[in-house]
Amino acid sequence: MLELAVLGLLKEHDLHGYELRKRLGDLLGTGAAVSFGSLYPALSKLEAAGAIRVVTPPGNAGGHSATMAGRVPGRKRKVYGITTAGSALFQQLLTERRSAPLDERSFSLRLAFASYLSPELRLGLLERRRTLLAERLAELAATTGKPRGNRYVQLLAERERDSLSRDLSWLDRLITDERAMGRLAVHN
Amino acid sequence: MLELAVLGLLKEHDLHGYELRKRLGDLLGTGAAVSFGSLYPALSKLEAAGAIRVVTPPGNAGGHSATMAGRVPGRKRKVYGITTAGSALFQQLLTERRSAPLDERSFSLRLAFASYLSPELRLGLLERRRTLLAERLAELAATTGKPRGNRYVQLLAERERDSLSRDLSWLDRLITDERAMGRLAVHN
DNA sequence: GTCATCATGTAAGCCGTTACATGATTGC
DNA sequence: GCAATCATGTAACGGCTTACATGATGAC
Repeated sequence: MLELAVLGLLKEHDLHGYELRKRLGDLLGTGAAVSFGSLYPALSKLEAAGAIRVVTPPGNAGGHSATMAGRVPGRKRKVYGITTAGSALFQQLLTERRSAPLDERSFSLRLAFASYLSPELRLGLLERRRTLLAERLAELAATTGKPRGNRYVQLLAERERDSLSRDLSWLDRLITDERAMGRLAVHN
Repeated sequence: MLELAVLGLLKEHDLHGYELRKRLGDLLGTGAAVSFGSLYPALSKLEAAGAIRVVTPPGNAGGHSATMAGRVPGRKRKVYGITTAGSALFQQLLTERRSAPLDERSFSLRLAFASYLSPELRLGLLERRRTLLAERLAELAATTGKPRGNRYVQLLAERERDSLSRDLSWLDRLITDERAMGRLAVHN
């Protein structure tokens, strides 16, 4: 999870840990920032595995001149870049349907990087998620027959039903779009 | 989390582990069933703490005559019941605003047991959740200004925005209802 | 008699967290 | 000079999962 996210972000820019954390924050939905206690060890591990490497020397690699104006620290920050092996690992982690349970987090993360997937795999991702949600909705509908315990449990069940329906529609729209783009590509 | 859920379910019925797992499944949203590998140790721990106890002797305590018709196993199943100490622990865990981060799971679980809360605490729970979501939405809106990376990240951000707005409305409705019920109670 | 399901449990491990420790840089 | 923020890291622990091991019961 974390590794996939890190590799994905490093594919766009070279970044140091502290900055990576921020990006992870708004990539995985606001408020879901990972802690340094998991980020730094993960970076060490990826570096040891040869998936990323320190590219500190080149100076202010990921610089955003707006806020960090004249900043040329060069020494304490460890700016990481992705290696060829890292790109391969990224593809593997992204594709890997072994981690298919496709919970919300996992799905969102993969979709965020969907541009790195082939149209087929991308469509597959959306369809598997669709199937999962459809199953849940069916289960929920089955359970809804018998009146559940208290008022609040019922409210929660209703809310989940609505939420699932909406997500299904959303996915259907995305799937339609993907198919349309596929056809366009073929016709060009 | 798990302990709170177990205690809450045992407040309604005496249950054995296997059955508890099923109930947990549709309490925490379908598909989110906990594993036995975490459930049984949790039960042992709660028993050791005196929060629950085995009430096996009375026989088929939580029985559902429909499917389990003439079943009188009596021996291998360990049916648990909640103790007075357990009820106290339940209240403590449920109230405890220390675990306030109020993520989706935590909030849903607490709301499911909201009937065990005083009207004030119940309202507090809803309002804290509301505040959290409102903050996230504000953050998201701030970030949405600058055009984000790729198409899919944008789609995800849009979806989250919609989802947050809907949840906010839902919470607002619940909050209004709670207040209305509070006034009614006062007037009666 | 054998297979699916019910039922309980242990061991190892994953993936993250909080809390702690350290120190450089910048703004005032 | 001092506080806030930037920046990196370690240690301990939490809560859950998977995989493994065992065995009873009921259906066919």
